[in-house]
Amino acid sequence: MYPDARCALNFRNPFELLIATMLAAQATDKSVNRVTPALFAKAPTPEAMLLLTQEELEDLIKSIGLYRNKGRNILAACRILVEKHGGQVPGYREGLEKLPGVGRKTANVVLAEAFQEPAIAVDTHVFRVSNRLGLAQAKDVVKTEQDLMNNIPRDLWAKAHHWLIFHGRQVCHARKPACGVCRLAECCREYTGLKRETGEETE
DNA sequence: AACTCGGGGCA
DNA sequence: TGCCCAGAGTT
Repeated sequence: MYPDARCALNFRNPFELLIATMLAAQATDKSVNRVTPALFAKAPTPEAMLLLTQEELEDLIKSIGLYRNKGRNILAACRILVEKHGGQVPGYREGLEKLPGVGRKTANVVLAEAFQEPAIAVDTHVFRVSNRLGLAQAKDVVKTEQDLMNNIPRDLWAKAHHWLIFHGRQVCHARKPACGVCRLAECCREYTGLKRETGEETE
């Protein structure tokens, strides 16, 4: 297990988790954590967020990239939270996925971490690594979610999820996986397959 | 399935 | 420089 195998985003409640996860799309957790303290100080609730103009919001988050989409989506999402959910973050999939800027992955993060619902969020790392290892069967993310939930004991979901992400980032890279230092190489479907093809030469 | 949004981190 | 970042929405 990697030393900091826990959620790398900083948050204190479901609302902060939702916003931080929305901001994290195609951005590093580090850059998100850099902007959230100031953001949540000004806008700790959906109601407070709506007091910001889109320009003010964009200014607070622009260092993470994709800030125009994210700013617009966050304000629209907060409007829905206030008007349809009493200012609370809904704890069910349909409510979450109807929020603009919230897709399958972000909804799963909130469901699992804020509401202890059975969900594993499959991002690019989890998808790639679990399919390479053979924990899932490379169809689509929903299939991968189900494979993971079937192949991993529930009390290990969170740890396994974080492990898959960190492993993907640090070892099992998309282009050049560091199979030489991977402790799972010998039982990795991709690695052993490659080894067969190249005639036992892989390092 | 492919494309767009997009500035910053890091080698 | 070039590649990548705990994706989502549209065409």
